[in-house]
Amino acid sequence: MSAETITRTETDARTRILTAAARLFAARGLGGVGLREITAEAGVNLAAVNYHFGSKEGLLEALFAQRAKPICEERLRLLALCRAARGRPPMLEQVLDAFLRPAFSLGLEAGVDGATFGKLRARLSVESEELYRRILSRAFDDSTRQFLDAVTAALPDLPSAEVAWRFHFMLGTMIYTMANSGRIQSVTEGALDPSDPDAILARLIPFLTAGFRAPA
Amino acid sequence: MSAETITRTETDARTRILTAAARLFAARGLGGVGLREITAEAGVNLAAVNYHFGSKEGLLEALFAQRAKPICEERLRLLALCRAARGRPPMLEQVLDAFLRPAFSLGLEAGVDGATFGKLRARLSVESEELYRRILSRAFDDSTRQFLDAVTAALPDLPSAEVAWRFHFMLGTMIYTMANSGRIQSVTEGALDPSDPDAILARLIPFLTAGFRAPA
DNA sequence: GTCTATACAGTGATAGAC
DNA sequence: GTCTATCACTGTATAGAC
Repeated sequence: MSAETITRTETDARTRILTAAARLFAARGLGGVGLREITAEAGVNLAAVNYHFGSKEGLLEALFAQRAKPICEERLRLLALCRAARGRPPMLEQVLDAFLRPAFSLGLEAGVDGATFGKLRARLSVESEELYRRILSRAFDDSTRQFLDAVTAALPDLPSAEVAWRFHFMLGTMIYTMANSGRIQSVTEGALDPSDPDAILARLIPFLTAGFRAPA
Repeated sequence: MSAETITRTETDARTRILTAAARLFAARGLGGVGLREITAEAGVNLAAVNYHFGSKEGLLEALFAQRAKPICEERLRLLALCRAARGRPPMLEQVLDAFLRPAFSLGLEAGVDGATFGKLRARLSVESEELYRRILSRAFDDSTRQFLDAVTAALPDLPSAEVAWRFHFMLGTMIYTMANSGRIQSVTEGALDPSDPDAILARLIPFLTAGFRAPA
């Protein structure tokens, strides 16, 4: 009932709130930005957030669902390509690339670049509170589970529990790199610059494939 | 000027605040707990936190410095053992174990177990705000840099920039596992239980050593 | 239905009395 | 040193205008 009657010249309040929230959350974190600032930037009344999204966390959930969608779709598209052109390079490399590449390169529509969304995603990923787990699960579990299956299939000799552990370790490298906390720059005194997706993947894929193929 | 005159029968306010904050922060996160609850549990006045620690974040910094100390000390003790008994098992395995084991098993004094402190540490580790970076740097950089050097020495054929990247990836696996967000349980429907330090290390070390030894 | 103004209970921080 | 009182601010809820 909302798709028919729209012949808008400007974006509606809901979209403007989402855009402003994406920029501000990503830039300064969840706690670092208040609703008054978001609504001011979006040009709406303070109460509009609670009207449209129920709560600040409801807004976060909507934002996440929106941003995760293109990432998951691109993942599945690349996974289908893996299955079509199997063999060379080895399947494991192809599958890991299909999983990781969209996470590092996508998410940049509506004026918020992928890196800042990655930071937001990383923050949620280390949270154990039930609400945040649910948001991440809804957004990514389907896609993630398909890739866990694909990796398991690519490593037929490895016990599936072992594959799951290593997949978990891979998620850690991905999340921590997306977080781009600046910690590795601090330790290495600025030698690394984790911002170019291609450069990251060129380092990460060989590391991970070797780890996945380690003897159990 | 504070170490001389103490002949206390009870712990002082500062310590009681730290203990209460450690428990509550770890259990419910930074934003999830207010100063009024901390001070109530510690049996002190609300203003005592700002008097003793300057701010809520000052309290966090003090808490972190206190907890990080035994971890770093144990790390360096184990690193010294590596150098004494070199050769078997291979140096890389020894060094990684020395780095990771204290992070997973220690931190449990003063009534807060290591796992909950690990969660708190993980949350800070993906934060890019300057303040949190500083807290982590002060607490861990010295120790971390020594281990980066030790790993570099154990991999003489690998360019040092490559070692730094892989070290960064290792930090990701460590932080994400410490966070224990429950995400891998969600994807695998509960097959994994990342709580026993020995079990984690038995999975993690082979994965990481294979990754570190991958051809550049 | 959508939006606004306003009020409310909570937070961390702080000045100043004791 | 410690405490009280208060400040500016937060997210949320609601009554009512269009």
